[in-house]
Amino acid sequence: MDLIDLGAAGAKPADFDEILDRIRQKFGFDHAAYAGSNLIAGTIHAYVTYPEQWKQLYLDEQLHLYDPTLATAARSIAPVHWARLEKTQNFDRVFRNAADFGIVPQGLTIPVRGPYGDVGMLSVTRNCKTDEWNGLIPTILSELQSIAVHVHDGAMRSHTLTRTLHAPHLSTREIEILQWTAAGKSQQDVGDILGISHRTVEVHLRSGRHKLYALTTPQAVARAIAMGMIYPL
Amino acid sequence: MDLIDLGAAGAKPADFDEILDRIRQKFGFDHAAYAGSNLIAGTIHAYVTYPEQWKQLYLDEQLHLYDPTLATAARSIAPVHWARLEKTQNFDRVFRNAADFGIVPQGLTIPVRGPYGDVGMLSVTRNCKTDEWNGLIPTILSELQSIAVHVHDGAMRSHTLTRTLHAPHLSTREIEILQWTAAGKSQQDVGDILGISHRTVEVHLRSGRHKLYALTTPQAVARAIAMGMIYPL
DNA sequence: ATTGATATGCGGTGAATCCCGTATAGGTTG
DNA sequence: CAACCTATACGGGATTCACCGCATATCAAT
Repeated sequence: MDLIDLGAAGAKPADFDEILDRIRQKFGFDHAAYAGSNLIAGTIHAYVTYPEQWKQLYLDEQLHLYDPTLATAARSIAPVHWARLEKTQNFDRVFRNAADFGIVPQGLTIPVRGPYGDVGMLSVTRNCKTDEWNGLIPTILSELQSIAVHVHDGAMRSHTLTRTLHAPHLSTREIEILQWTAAGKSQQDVGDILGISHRTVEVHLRSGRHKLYALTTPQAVARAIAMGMIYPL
Repeated sequence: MDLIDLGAAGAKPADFDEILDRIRQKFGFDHAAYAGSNLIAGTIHAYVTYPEQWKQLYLDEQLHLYDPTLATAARSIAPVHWARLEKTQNFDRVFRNAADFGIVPQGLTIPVRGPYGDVGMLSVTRNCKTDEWNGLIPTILSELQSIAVHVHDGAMRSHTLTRTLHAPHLSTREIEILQWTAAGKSQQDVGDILGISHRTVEVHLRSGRHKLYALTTPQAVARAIAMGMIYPL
């Protein structure tokens, strides 16, 4: 089984378009799309194989705000089968427009989430008989899930690599104390846990704030999470 | 390809133990483990096929705080191959203890994240020749990825079925104030910016902490970032 | 029409945090 | 070997935060 290697450093937008096209050709989909949000970089990025006119209409009408495939996947852990979407007004609004381009409500959206609130969604669709679709999906779902993870990983890496190079260095004590702070412990609590004075805890927090160019401890926690030094608990 | 259906409503802990055992037997792993955190319910749950004595030692020594497989996967989108873990003091601490139980640093941890800051990690390990391990993993990685998603989905459902599932709803004011707080502003600063008293700012912060089940403001900031409500600045 | 919940606003007080200092030990560099 | 830097440790006092109250307005349910 030939997995598409997407984790390579330095992947560019052209690469993503190529990756999606290869997904489309390999599995026989009409279209494939990847939409991702990067909170750290403050960007939303999308790569699609849809026709240019549909893309334009989608943007002009801001259909991403109503797209039930994205909204439902945003609240799901598992892949979302479009057949299970509720037939709401938003559903009609998006798919009535899409029908003009031969895009049918038969598809799949796979959400993937990163550690800093970033989300990527890989969508695929194909206009074919229901039996054929239902026969195809179970045989490739696992591979699509894996591909979705790697597409998102690649998209995030292409943004965060340059930021990581400038990450300030925090000592193990500073990181440890920031981690406990992010977990809801007071300075006294942290002192008790680590067997040091709460004063000492304060010194390390101050030092951490300084290194992260943060004015306050909550800001230091926010930045440490963004830089992958600690994680939310 | 026989996918294990884990999304069935009402899965119980015994079911998870059985699921992990089936994963172990199907793929020939020595052990399989699933550790998940549910920020909304404020719980951490784990199901493992490890020997009882190792489980006890792991808990007694609180090794989950030092486990590099969890820490690294917590910061990753893609699956984490244990071979790539840094040989730190924490690494030695965990795997030196684990060696007494025949558990080797040859494994894989797959992180899966849900829409409300919840994270699940599926770990598998096997004590065999490196060549054998490296030959096995690529052939089943996609399927494991899919299984991890479904295990986590099932774990979350088993909690949300008993509790009302909803992302904590924060008011626009609460989110706005948390955002400014994460940006390094003091309560007085935020009050000045929004034209309200710093007391009022404190009330919204307290309300936000309550809704996010956070003990402190830094913890609320951390969770709000994890849930995609605000972002680091 | 009443009740309850939520959103938004504010004050007094004590605890916690932060800023200003202090110290020793170990490692690196000239 | 001395100087400098980093890591790690602590105290006093001022400021900020958090907890305990209070209030009005709006909306939804009964």
